[in-house]
Amino acid sequence: MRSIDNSTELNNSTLASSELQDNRSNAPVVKLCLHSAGVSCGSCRLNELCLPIALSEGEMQQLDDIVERNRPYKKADHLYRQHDEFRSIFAVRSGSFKTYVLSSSGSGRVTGFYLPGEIIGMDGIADRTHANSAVALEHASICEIPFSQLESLSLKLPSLQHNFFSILGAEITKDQKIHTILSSYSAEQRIASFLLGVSSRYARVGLSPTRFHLPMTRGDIGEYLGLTVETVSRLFTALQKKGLISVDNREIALLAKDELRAIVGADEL
Amino acid sequence: MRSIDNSTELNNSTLASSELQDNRSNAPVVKLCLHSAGVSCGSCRLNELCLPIALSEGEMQQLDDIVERNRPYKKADHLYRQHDEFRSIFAVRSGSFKTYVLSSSGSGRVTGFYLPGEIIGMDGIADRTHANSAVALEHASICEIPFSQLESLSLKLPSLQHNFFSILGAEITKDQKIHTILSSYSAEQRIASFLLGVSSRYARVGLSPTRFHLPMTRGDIGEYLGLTVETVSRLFTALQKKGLISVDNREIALLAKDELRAIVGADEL
DNA sequence: CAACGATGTTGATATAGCTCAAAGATTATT
DNA sequence: AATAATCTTTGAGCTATATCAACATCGTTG
Repeated sequence: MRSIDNSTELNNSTLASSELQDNRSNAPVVKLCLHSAGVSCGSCRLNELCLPIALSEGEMQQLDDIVERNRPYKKADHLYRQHDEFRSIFAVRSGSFKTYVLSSSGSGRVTGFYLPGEIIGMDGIADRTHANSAVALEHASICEIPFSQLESLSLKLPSLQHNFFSILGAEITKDQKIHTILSSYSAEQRIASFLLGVSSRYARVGLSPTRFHLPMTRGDIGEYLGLTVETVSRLFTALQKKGLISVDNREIALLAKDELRAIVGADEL
Repeated sequence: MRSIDNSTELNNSTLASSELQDNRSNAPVVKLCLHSAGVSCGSCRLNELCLPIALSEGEMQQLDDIVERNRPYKKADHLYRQHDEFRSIFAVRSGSFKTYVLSSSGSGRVTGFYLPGEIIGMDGIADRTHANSAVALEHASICEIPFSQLESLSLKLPSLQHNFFSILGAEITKDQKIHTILSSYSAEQRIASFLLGVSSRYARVGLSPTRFHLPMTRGDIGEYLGLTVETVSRLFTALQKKGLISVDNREIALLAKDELRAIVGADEL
């Protein structure tokens, strides 16, 4: 059933920049190099979805000056670990990450997935220590924004302060929605809601909302949604049998979004 | 079993100011009146837990100037409703609130409880519309902080901006913790964790961490924790039978905090 | 103070999703 | 290319929690 196979490539070609491939090898913070390669907030395809929304040229330049564009991360590389000192927030440029906590009783629980154009690390703002670990699910690149510098700059640039407040607010709204999902949805509703959510997040960055690649395992999805791997797997096949989605391992096609929305109960995005 | 009966009074005497009782009756924004009665951030018992942490005299005065101290709310009064335009955030001065969403399929789900010294309304920051409704669980009073003025002032007062970032970050951390609880804890663990959480929140404002009054119904707790009323009720009596808590309707005493912590698994507050 | 609605408790039964188990498929490693 | 490791699927039975139902208590209101 080799029905879908574009999205990973799409991911790479659209979002990861080819220059990253070239630099993959080496140095910790290859800032100059990447700059000269034209990587800056001003030239970033995601700048309308990220911190710089509605910033002027000059403002964006100032933001640019504090952004560190680190080397790419490869699968399983950690961006930070639980209890690490909080220093920066990170904008996902390409690839994807998951955040998780390890319960003292062994098994971790996934607390979030982060796709291109999304911001990771806000779990450290309050007590200056990361409450989660963040790990790359595939090759990925990020922009690191040192928090203290972001704070200083936010005092000077009202639009930046406003944007950052909005981003924090959006994280809060998102987390509360998950609260509702976990406290009241059935397994089928959770899965349908999850797939629709991923779909619109891909759409946001210009990828197909109907055919995409899931960067995470069934186990990750299960932990995130409070279900077991088996239940996730069973529901994927059940939804496929109903003709609502098509599943080829991690390649997903949403064949009947409206029916998926009906499953979750209409008040979903 | 009339073992506990202080906390509601405590709540009122310690946190609600007697002047509020006098003013209860009337006018929408009795700002001057309350000011003259000595109610200001500078004189508030909660100022070390709220927005003004570590502000200088002068800074606190500026914050004070934008704060509106509205008339008290009585039980079941709404602070705002889902889809209302977002204009302000609110600091709970006394009493308590719950936030909830109403699923299109009838029954609402509680998304949060807010006790004195805590901030409500951050669910509206991102898209300028409240994602929840907020309703008083008992007589309560709040400080309203118009968001646009808070933003302007935050540009001038670095400590205020910093505090507000921290408060947003704390909300995010809190929501993610609930995510973990809902996705992996058993009913007993959820209840134990909830009780410990309420305990430390009361302790934060100087009330007893071991004997307190729950302002919400068992149903509210159930919705919040993803359990049914019956399960909540059964677990309260079960924990009581084990001797870990004592329950007299909404009056709770924590008799064995360590054992409660052991139930949730040690990595809890 | 009587009566009503809301809240809380307890029991009996049903079931959605978990657990355990085993095999197949995919990806990573040598 | 072969092997190991991880991930995914499917089945069968079990259990924690929901559901349904009945009753008890509390607080409010006429």
